[in-house]
Amino acid sequence: MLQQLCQEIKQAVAGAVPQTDGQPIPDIVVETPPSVQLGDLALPAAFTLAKRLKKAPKAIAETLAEALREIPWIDKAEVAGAGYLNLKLRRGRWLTELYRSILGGEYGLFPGPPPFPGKVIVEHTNINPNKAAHIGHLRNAVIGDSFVRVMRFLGQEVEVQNYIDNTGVQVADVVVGFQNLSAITAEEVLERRPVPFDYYCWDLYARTTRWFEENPERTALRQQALQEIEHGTGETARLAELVATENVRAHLATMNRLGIRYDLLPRESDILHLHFWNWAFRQLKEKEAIQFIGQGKNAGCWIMKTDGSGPEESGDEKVIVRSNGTVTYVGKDIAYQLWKFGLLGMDFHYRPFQGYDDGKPLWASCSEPQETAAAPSFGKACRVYNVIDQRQSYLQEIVAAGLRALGFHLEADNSVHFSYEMVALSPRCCADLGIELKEEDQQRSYVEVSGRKGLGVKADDLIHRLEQLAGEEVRARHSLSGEEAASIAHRIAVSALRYFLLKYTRNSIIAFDFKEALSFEGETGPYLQYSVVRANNIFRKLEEAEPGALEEIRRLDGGAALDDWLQKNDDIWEMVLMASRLPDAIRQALANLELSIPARWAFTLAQKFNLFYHRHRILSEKDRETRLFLLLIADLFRSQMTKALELLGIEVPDRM
RNA sequence: GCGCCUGUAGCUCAGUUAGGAUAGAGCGGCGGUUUCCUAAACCGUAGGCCGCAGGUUCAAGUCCUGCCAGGCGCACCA
Repeated sequence: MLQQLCQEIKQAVAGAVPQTDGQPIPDIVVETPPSVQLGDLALPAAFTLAKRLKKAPKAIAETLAEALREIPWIDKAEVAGAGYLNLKLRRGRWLTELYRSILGGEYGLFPGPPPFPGKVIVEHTNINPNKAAHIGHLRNAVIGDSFVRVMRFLGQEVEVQNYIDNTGVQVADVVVGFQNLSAITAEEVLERRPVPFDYYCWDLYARTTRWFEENPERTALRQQALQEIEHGTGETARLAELVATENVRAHLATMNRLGIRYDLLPRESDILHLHFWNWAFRQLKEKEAIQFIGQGKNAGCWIMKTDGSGPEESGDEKVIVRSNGTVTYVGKDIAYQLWKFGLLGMDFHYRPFQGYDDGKPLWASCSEPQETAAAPSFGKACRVYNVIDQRQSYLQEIVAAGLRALGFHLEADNSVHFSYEMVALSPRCCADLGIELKEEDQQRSYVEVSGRKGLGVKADDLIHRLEQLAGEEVRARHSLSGEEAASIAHRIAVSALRYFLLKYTRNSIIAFDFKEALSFEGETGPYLQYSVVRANNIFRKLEEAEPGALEEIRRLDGGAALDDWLQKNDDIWEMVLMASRLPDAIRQALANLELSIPARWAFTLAQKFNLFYHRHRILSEKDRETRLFLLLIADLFRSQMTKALELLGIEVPDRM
């Protein structure tokens, strides 16, 4: 709604400004005045135009005000200060329109075409399948999943991929660990379950890393394992397949606890076995995007220039094919990226990997044609978002440069690195975990998580602690069956965790701290949930006492009385206006790849509701009309907030 | 050395993309509010050379330049 109105405002301003020199009108900025008493929207446009029109800002603002009063949404247009133009909306009309839109399932969003004219692929999670997921992986997955929800809300077709690097060094290390260090076999771990499989691998990976460090010659075993894994046959390859698949299953279960799901698991082994790289390699050679180096430090390699220098000069260069003929990670990534856009000239085979409890299947790539049900069409996207942490920007740039070198400029532009900063551990968190820090690390404000060192907070452990803590709080407040209490505790835990990971802007490093992450008060997910639970409580009581009352509210036509009432209650109007901004928060989230925008918007709205709730005794309100209006506001709030929370992956429990 | 990011209240962070009115929030501190649709909440209060110095502008936390401090990246690892 607001976006629509801003369009109208801009048109009106453009129409009111005399076209003296034929130059385009500068962008009209619409902002929020410092206080609602001044107005609902503010335009500093007169300042910008003053110089061009050679007139005083105040006079220009007066002219603009005249034109803007013609817009039906606008009640008043007033000039304030040195030349601000403050707009006041027709409050009753705005509220009625928003409420109608919410009840119609549009939440103030004007229906329009999806942001992009085809399918969008979002790739996220991508955890090396050799150990349990940790807190850093959760940030990736939660950001990725919320982004998918936001895009789908805007009508975008989205395919969610979780890339499985099942033939890499990390899996090889755990395989070497099972073959040389583990007291029991992988099968025995799965049968006896001394600890979950991914937990066992977590420790084994750290042990293996230390074992390599004790005697670097042992890394020859890693090389040997890698070759056997890539080849895909024999006992080592079989063990690698088992390790990777079981870890993937563990990751999927962890993510499913948080409401995070995928459409497809593309596996690196299939990229190798189906020779994706050969197709990409041929194209890269044909179009001279890569060059063979005869001498120098990269002698015998195929490299890609990253600084535009010619083949003879030695500038910045990235090795794509090693002198032993094997392809690097970036090379494989270029092939994979080409496939995502349908540019590779070949496709995977597919098999159902598992089903979700809503009946939707999760597919995995495979190397052989399958006789099972036909898979949907994967890949062939018009735009691709790779959710990968900031440290990999350089490699993502190379992948895009690769597409460009092949002449796929449009696809390169549509290859988006959705980058974010890492989650690190605060020194206090390390102390909580019993991790001893080196002296140099104690001075720092955070310590990097390291799967290799086994240094980190495991995702399942954290979720478990959150559920325990939430369960205690729930049982202290209500007497409920164990099942019901657990279900509520679970929703609260997910909410606390997801909100904690979303509220920071993406290029802020999160120094993970148990005290903050386990908090349910203040700017937290449970605070947001609680605001909706309160609103829902009102309607539960209302329905008990007066069945059918809600329908009456939803049929209500407030008319002039509603407008008068809103004019007298600035604080309530402010909340309505804020509630109408959901679509704007969502659009900004997409434009800036910033989920903290809707997260913070929701928090601000919840604050306004809690204040409203505190000030007004809604059900005991004596005046019948006022009571109806208050109920209408509460209904509007809870609908909008529930939707916003859904987009952040947060469910509202029945009670808290 | 080159590239990118960060520096705002005691702590953790918004606000910088798109300059605009009195720089906000949470936590922590201090002082208050429950015969409830109400405490996972609400109110009040203290707390700020917005890293430093120049510049542009009617207007700078926001843009430009330089400096200081911290982080990340620049593998024939992924």
